[in-house]
Amino acid sequence: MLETKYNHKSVEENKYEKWMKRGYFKSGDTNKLPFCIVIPPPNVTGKLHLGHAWDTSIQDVIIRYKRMSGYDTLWLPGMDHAGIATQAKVDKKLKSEGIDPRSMDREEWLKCAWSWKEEYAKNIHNQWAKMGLSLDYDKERFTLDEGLSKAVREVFVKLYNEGLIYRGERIINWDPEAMTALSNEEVIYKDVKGAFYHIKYFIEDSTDYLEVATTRPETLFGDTAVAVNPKDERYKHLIGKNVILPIVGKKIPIIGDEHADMEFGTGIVKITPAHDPNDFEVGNRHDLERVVIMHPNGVMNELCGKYSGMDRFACREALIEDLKEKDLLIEIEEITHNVGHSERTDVMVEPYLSRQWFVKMRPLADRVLENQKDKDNKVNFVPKRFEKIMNHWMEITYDWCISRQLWWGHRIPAWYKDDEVYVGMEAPKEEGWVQDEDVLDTWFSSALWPFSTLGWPENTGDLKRYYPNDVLVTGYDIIPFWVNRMTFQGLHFTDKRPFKDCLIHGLIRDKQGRKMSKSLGNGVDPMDVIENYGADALRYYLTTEVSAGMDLKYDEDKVKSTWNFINKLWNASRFVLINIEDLKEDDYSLSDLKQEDKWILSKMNETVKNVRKCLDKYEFNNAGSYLYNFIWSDFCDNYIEMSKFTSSELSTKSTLYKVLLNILKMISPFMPYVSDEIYEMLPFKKEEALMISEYPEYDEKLKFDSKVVDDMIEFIKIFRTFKLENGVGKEFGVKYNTDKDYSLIKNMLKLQDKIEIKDSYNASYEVIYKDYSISVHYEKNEKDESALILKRIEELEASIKRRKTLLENSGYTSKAPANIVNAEREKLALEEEELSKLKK
RNA sequence: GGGUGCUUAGCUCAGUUGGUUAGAGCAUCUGCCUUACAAGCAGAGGGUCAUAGGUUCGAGUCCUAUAGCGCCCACCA
Repeated sequence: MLETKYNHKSVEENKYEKWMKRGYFKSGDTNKLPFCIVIPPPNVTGKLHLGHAWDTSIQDVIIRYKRMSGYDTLWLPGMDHAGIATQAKVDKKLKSEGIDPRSMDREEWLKCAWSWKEEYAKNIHNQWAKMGLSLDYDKERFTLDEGLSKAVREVFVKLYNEGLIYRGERIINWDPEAMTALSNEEVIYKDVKGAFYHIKYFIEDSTDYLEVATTRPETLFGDTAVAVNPKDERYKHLIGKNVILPIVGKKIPIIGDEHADMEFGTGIVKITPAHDPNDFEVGNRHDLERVVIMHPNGVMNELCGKYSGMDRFACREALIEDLKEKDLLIEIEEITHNVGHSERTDVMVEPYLSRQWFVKMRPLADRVLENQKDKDNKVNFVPKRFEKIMNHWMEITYDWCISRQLWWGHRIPAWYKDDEVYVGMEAPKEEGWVQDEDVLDTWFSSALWPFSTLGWPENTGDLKRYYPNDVLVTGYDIIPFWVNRMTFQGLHFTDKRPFKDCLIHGLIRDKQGRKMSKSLGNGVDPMDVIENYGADALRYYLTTEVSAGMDLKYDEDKVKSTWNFINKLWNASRFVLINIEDLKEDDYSLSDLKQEDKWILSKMNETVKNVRKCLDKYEFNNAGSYLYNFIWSDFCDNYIEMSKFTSSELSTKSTLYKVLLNILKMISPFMPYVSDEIYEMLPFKKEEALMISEYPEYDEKLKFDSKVVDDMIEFIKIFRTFKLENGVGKEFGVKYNTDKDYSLIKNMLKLQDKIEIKDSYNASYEVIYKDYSISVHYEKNEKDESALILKRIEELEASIKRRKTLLENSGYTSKAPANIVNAEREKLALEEEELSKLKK
């Protein structure tokens, strides 16, 4: 028999291994319709956090629900090599061991990275197991495995041949710490304190100067012009003349270009084509030289005179001092401005001229925009509003810088020999070709995840069967990095959307609403939560706490109350199991039912319908409240209490069995462990295991008219309130005022059949609800009972007046739906009846 | 600057296509150890649904504007 308290540890122990061994997570039953989700592959950089726990819990609920609804479900696991993030971690580890990672041989370093990957993959597997995720490990993939690498090369080569991948010199976002290029998405803009340095640029052969304001004075070594707006009356006569570059002493031209905003600052801009994207464009228009003045690590190069060898920020300070000394500095205007930082290393990104590989985005993005107009083939975002985020990105997107100066990743399949470039699946046969040293952006391979994991470019059985995926579940913060890119790559390479639905959830925050982060130290380890409350509690809490797309403020008290809910279910199950211990399968029958049996079965049937409806719409929070209310209020508070009086009857036992069974099934996707544990203790079962049993369906045969029981429950509630509020003690007398069947009410209220009315009872009150009425006679010392009746009469009169006014409104009666008007009339009639009884 | 979300009970959140007396959990108060559960049971109190207009017989829900908080994107010499 079950323990009196739910013990999550003993319940969850060993179950996962059992399920795995029995192969319940495996896909491939071709007699069923396929349903597929690919997991957003976690980075092999560390432990899974609460956000992962949330994301995967949602997916597991969906997968388990679909599995129980008769689908051949494939939930494909996998992990991401996470290029820059992992490389940074591996480097850090090597440095802590006193090894300089850059002094290592590439192959040697990669060995370390792979052993790192193995270690962290193992951690992640353990965490997935603790969470109870029903992943099909036979299909597990890794972004750097052989098949996926082949898919990556295939995509690169095809896009190259189609002219959609090119190599070129552009200003890119450079991370001087990781010493690699970044895409725009990997740059986080943050407000930082900085300054506008107003510097004198003397006009050639003149004592006049132009006041140039810049936030990055150290880039002046790369200045090749100064621009003014050609319409600017203040300066347009100077166009064509030269200025003397301060410190350097070099002559550079004054040019006219629209880029100079007359309204902004002094209206004069220094032009540094190799270190600013806008200046690069200006440089192109005016055929200016591009002067790179920094090494890849952010140190000034040999073109910077005495400043060469200084870090970019040290150079800034030294330069400002020198400018001051030479009276070339007009002022330092302190400002707060938005500066790009590397997502991974958090250092200030340097706009930097460099030769990189790019994906030409316009045609690919246009295809997505076109496809989203096609109702039957678009990616359906849930909630809908997130589609706008993708569409907007597609509208404004620019070319994607995909090469990274890293070792950990897919090596770019391009080879060079003198000025020739070869792009192909394999290295050219002849001698002398050297492969590109760089690797691809980690998102380049993740973009292919929905189909590369299923065997693409081969037209495999899995690809035919499980693609497009049915739903993708991820946070809104990942839309630009991943969802968008999967969508254009999917359309381009498979002519299909990668997934039909895209379910978006929010971010996990702490109780105060702050993002969880390492620096704040407010992170919560899901494994600790599981230790304290169990995976079922964590899963149910995470999936039912908020509606789709909303952020979630993690609150341990709520996990605790979820634990209480499970404990409630546990004890209700104990009660049922004790009572149906001797129920034989042959005696089980729902044919000879009492009114309360019919009532709970109807409630259950409605709950099945509502829960299914919610799950089909991904409204897990609503599904959760239907389940919670049904289990706690209808089943525990009412039906179980009622069943205590008829516990020996077969109809009661059968109903208890049926309801518990369906509760277990309905809650199983949310709480796979505890539901399985209880299911295994049923005296008989028709199915091998709960998690592969059939999810309940709405059953016409279980639809009964059970309003009578609803009325009785309402009456019981009113009666209890009356007693408590009016100090009716244990001693009181009652009279039943109609010939209705009061047995259930009497049982629930613990009333005797006949209760003597003693002379000492100086007060009486008639408790009325619909057809039920009982007059209570009791002893009361202080207050006069008439006050109570008067209060109720007042309430009724007010309500009746309101209803009458409403029903007299012809606009209402003619335009409101008939059922609503009728309900109003019925309520009015009831209240009038009660009022007349009370007035007697 | 463009977009978007939120504002509902002390706290955290629900609230389907508008339906008239707005729900839940936690917290609070009252009474109970009633043999499934005191991590429980039976009750109660608590909301002018951010503000101002509008549409409608009827608005938490739809429209317009405003405010506060947040996020995304763009710009930022």
